[in-house]
Amino acid sequence: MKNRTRAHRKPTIQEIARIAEVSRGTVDRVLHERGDVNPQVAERVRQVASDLAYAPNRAAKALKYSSKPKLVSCILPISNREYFDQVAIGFARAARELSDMGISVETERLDCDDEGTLIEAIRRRCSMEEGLAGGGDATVAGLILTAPDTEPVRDAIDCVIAAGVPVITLNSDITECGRLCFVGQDLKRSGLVAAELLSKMLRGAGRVVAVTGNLVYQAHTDRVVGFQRGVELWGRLLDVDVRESFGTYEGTISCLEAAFRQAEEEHAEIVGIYMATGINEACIDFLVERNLVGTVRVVTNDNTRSIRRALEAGIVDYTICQDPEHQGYTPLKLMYEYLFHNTAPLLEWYQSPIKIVGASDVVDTDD
Amino acid sequence: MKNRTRAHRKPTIQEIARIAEVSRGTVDRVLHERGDVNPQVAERVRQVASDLAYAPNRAAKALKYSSKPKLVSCILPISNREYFDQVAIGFARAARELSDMGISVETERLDCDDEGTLIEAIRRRCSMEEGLAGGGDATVAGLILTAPDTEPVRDAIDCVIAAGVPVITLNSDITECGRLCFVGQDLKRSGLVAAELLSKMLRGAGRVVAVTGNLVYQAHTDRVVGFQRGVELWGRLLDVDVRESFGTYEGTISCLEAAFRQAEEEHAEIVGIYMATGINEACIDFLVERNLVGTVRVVTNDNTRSIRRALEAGIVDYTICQDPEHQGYTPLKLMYEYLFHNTAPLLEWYQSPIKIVGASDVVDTDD
DNA sequence: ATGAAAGCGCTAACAT
DNA sequence: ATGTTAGCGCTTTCAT
Repeated sequence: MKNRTRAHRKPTIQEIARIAEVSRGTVDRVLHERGDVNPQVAERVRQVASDLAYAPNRAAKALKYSSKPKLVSCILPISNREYFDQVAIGFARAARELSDMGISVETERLDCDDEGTLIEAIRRRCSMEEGLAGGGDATVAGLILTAPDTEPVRDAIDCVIAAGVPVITLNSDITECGRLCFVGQDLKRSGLVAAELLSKMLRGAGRVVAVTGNLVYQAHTDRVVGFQRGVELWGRLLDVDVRESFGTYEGTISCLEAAFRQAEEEHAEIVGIYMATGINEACIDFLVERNLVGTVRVVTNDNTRSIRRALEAGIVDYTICQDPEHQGYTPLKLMYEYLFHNTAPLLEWYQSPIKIVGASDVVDTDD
Repeated sequence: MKNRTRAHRKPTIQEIARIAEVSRGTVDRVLHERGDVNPQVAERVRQVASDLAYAPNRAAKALKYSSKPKLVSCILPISNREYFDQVAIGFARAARELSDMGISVETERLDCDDEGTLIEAIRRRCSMEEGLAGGGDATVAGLILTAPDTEPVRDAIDCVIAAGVPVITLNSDITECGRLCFVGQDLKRSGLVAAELLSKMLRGAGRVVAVTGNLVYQAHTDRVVGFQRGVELWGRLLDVDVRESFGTYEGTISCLEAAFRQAEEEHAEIVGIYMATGINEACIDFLVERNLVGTVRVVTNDNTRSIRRALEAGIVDYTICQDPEHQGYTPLKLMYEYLFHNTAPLLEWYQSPIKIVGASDVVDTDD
């Protein structure tokens, strides 16, 4: 049972030209729709190309572009450093694989929460007049970014896209704009996974606290929605107490305090905590100070150094990660395929894998 | 905070030639150590190349080779179909990404348990005389395979390597031979993960059955060793009963029967099952027939259709997967880097990710 | 021992 | 509207 890819040579432009009885130049014009060609001839060429299942040779194309590579720009937030550094690593890995392939890459880290700065950076990319006091800034061929999904940002993105520059969003999506695709996690499923873990660890009855950031943000509620659905499926005996941390250390502490206070009043027992969006460190400190380690099952998100320590110490049972490297690597690869092979991403949404990490991942196997 | 890769152009052979005041041909001869060049000139050229941090242009190299690509051969077992089909998909994806990059790929599925067939296939690859009744069989430049770690196989591999053909093993390693590297799972850690899952689901006391294939094979015991270590760490109250299935359906059924019989005799309660190496279907059937679903926590390996059904039905709690696609994709990429960029793999062992899959993965999120 | 040149497939500027 | 050609960087053959 043998299987060989490309048993014989791939067709070239030269071959198409020979069969269609035109010159390579004409074939090129047809395939790139650069006009100035007789419609009938064009049709014939297209026919031959599709008959031969022509696909351009990637190495040749890359070589041709190597003197003036297409620039892909990537904007990442300066916040959440530990996480986005990992994204940048994946991005760099893809860039390395694509070096010499006709692409060049720039990464910019900026305060994406400051809409002004962000929009200015985005705008610059669609209105780069060649002649202007150019500090050597080449025009951008593709844009990859993480940005909040607000009206002004959407507008700025649409302006870039209108200028013919494709955009891929990562980690958090920007809806209702013409982006090519989104690379990020399925937050609802992430919540579902957390619920399954907690439910199966707990089984019996009890109360579970789900800490989220801010319920007005869709992104923050998604995990909780998934979590609640998961508890229905696998932990019917549990009741869920949803609390908002507002993204601060103090907010996290005080919402946990409030949850435990209320549970005491209601003679309910808190047996689990799900940190959907919040400051994990705060939760860890809280558990240690209150001497709750071991009596409360804890599931968090992300994979930071402090989480890994908490896993090792048995404070946290599992943490659900979203493979930041994949979120950097994939968009650049997709952008390349789009820019050079004219293949739009197959999916609108590339789900980054949901990885369950437990203490097993932070322990040595041999001793 | 801007960061641009390769702000200015990369040096070319032409540039080295100009600076070292020789011709491109000479530079090429030096860099490829093809002899026939004055030692002093050679030294000068090497100096210039390293000064400029020269690295060949991948696109140009690929283009040059596109007419006579290097053939990479991949041998996969015909057994374990569902799994190795996935491996083949990863392999094909890498092959697609590398199409036109000077590489061509052939995949062969054969009965790797039949040592004769396997060794014959391996041997063919090192002794392919050009002049012979060649049915078009080109000589192989690299070999990727999964094979049992036995003496005759090792010898055959060593013969291929001696002929100058690099070898990468996947899924199961072949030790003590000159293979470039191994791509596969850390079986001990896989067992550790299983133990953590079961321990944290169970907590209390009870007996856990660990079903393995055959204790005489190192590969089969590794998971069990990791599992036992994990139970020590997270499930001190559990006791482990290790059983051999000998890789058959009947063997699996009968070892489970024996385990339950013995438990009854000893008035112990079996609360969990770990299917380390065995026929998952047998275990599922056993649980259903004995009406044990829900009372016994079950962790398996791999991600087959029947396992997914069992997850959905709540028969199996978690299954531990080893990302077969990654095991196909990675070796070919590494082989390419080795053959074309002269970069040997950084690691001797590329660990395929250990993915924990639960019911959350087989459930719809929106409804 | 070294240099010169052809050619891989594609693009784009130039020529007709 | 169509054809011709130079050139991207590398390898390899041929000529010196």
